[in-house]
Amino acid sequence: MGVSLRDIALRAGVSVATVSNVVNGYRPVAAATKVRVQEAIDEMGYSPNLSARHLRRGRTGFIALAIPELNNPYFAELADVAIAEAARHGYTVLLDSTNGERERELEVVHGLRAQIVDGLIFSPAQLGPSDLSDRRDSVPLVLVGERIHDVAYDHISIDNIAASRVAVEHLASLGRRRIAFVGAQDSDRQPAGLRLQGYTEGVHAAGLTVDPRLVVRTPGFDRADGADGVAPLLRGSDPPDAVFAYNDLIAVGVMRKAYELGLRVPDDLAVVGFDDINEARFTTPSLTTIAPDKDVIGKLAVTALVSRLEGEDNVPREYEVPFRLVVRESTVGAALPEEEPGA
Amino acid sequence: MGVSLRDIALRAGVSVATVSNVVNGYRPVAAATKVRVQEAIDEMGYSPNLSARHLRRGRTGFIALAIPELNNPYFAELADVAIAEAARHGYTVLLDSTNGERERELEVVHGLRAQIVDGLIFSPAQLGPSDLSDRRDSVPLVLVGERIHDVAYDHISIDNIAASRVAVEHLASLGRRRIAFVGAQDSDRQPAGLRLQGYTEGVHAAGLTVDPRLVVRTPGFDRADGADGVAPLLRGSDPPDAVFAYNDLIAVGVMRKAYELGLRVPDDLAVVGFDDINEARFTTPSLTTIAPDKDVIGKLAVTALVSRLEGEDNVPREYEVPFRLVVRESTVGAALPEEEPGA
DNA sequence: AGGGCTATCAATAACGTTATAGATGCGCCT
DNA sequence: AGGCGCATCTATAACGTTATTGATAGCCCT
Repeated sequence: MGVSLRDIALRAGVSVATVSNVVNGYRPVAAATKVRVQEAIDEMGYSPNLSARHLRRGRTGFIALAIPELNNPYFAELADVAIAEAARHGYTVLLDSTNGERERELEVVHGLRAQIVDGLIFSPAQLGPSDLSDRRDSVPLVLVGERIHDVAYDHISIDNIAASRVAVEHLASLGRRRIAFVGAQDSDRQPAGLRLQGYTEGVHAAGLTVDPRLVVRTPGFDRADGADGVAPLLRGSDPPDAVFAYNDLIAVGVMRKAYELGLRVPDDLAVVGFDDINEARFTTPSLTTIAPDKDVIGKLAVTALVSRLEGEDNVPREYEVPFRLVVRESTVGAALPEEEPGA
Repeated sequence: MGVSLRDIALRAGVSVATVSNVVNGYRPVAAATKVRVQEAIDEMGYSPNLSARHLRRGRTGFIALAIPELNNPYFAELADVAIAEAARHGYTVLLDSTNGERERELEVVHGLRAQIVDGLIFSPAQLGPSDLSDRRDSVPLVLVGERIHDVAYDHISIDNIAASRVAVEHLASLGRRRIAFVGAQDSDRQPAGLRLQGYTEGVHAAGLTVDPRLVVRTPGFDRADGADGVAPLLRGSDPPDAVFAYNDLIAVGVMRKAYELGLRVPDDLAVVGFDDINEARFTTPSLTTIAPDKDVIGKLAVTALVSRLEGEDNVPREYEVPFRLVVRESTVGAALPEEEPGA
């Protein structure tokens, strides 16, 4: 193996304890010996064996970040923020993709990585409160992107219902009357259920009624799901004049399908997404969407977990992160200031 | 802490060594005791302490994957493949974002994670052969997405020059005469330099000459860089009739800027990208692009590293992964079969 | 001058695992 | 009967680190 504390100690003529103290600064070391040890370290190219350190310290400095999939830009962008923030706190992130599968999510929550991480940040796609209640507390858990009530964990969330309502009201305020929702799920699991509920509330608030034929369930949340899901609606008689999509990827698929069918966005079909992924600014037309503050979400998730790991406080907290409606061309057409403040 | 081997040993009335053998199957254990030990494990909920295991074994089962940034869908998609493939081999991936900064890349290559990973997969954006030659070999290294000659490491690459040439020849074959390249870099570092070279060769092969004003350098490789970079060209006199972009993100930015300026793609401006990110299939118009086989690249990178870690063979290998030109609407307009085989 | 305090360092016991060497019992062969 | 091999298991020494305890020397104070 490589150079160990013991090698440095021999070289510098001190004990391993002293070398350790020089490395960690845990206890004071005389300036002269500190220099001598440091020289030995530099000459021999020592760096501490992390496995040994982790074993001895009882903590690893790893935290797991479990997300549905990296292929979804929203989660990739979120992971990017979280990884950077974790590094600022001296932690290293282990990514786990659940593929949005219930089975994999259960594994993650019940300690798939329990023996190697100090804590877990989890963005659920399928799991509800009941799945979390029987968790034997292996490592501290922070929930993200999701409002799960009555569960004794920290969670970072936005108000999915309110945000969805704002999106639909925006469409209604533009005179749209047949507003579809694309991206519902078979189960009313979170958060798809919440956005559907917000959609319903928004439709009612606009004095309209929900036409069940305008609520489209999709197998997944990708662009192809949006395109395939909306196609029958657009081809059918009595098509919608607006779509609120579960997320931006589905919205992109919807716009793509509209384009293929010769429909103009927003003239024939207005589209609103959810997430404000980078891509949304550059689609043609650019995409009106709900923008959760990803930067805040990612940082908050990490800091909440870190303070849970390092603090003494033990009471679970809820953090509600604000969102904005970012109005772009897919609802109001071109020639408008790029962004305007929302709710 | 949690339950240890010792706890299980006491409960089952055997030695820790026997429990270890039951867990690892390293040495045979009598069926009866094996059952007894397994019961104790199940009852007490034991799982091995990985830090201790890593320390004792001298390997961690971690591999680092260093990429420029997760925000770039190409790398997110590649990481997704690599993570899954690594898991299949019993390895866990640690992601490191270099932001394409030379300094960070040097850190990665010279052992930032050396004390915790068994091996390293590195996708360079700035580093060249000379930066790698003075590497004191801490952990095995596999290079990805890049053809660096005369360096004693495995590398997985596609022929960037040939691919770029194919892209340009495709544009030329459609009658385009003023073909721009967007996404050149100040330094002729890899791989931007290679694609620029392929562009040059392609232009010459078509019997045209390279107009330096049509070669646009950009500060980065994102959508905004493409939009900002191409804007002066499109607004100027004697604009290009085609763009070959360094990557798909830049191509998307170019198409966006064309849209803003009222230019039609492909009629006024044909666009070819590079990477074939998922997004490219759903832009309006959809994006013609060079498609490296990401699936093969990601899997090959992992298997190459794993066989280097576990095999005895020690001779560095080159793997050249094929690419295809995927022709879509951004060069030939609508109503064409979605994909056709390329080079 | 002696006792106590501070500053500095050393010795060493863990942390939980795996690998090596050795112990035990049993059957079988000569 | 005695010894040998096999199957099974135990005892224990590492792996490299950190935290605890203890030792030593120098200094100040009464």
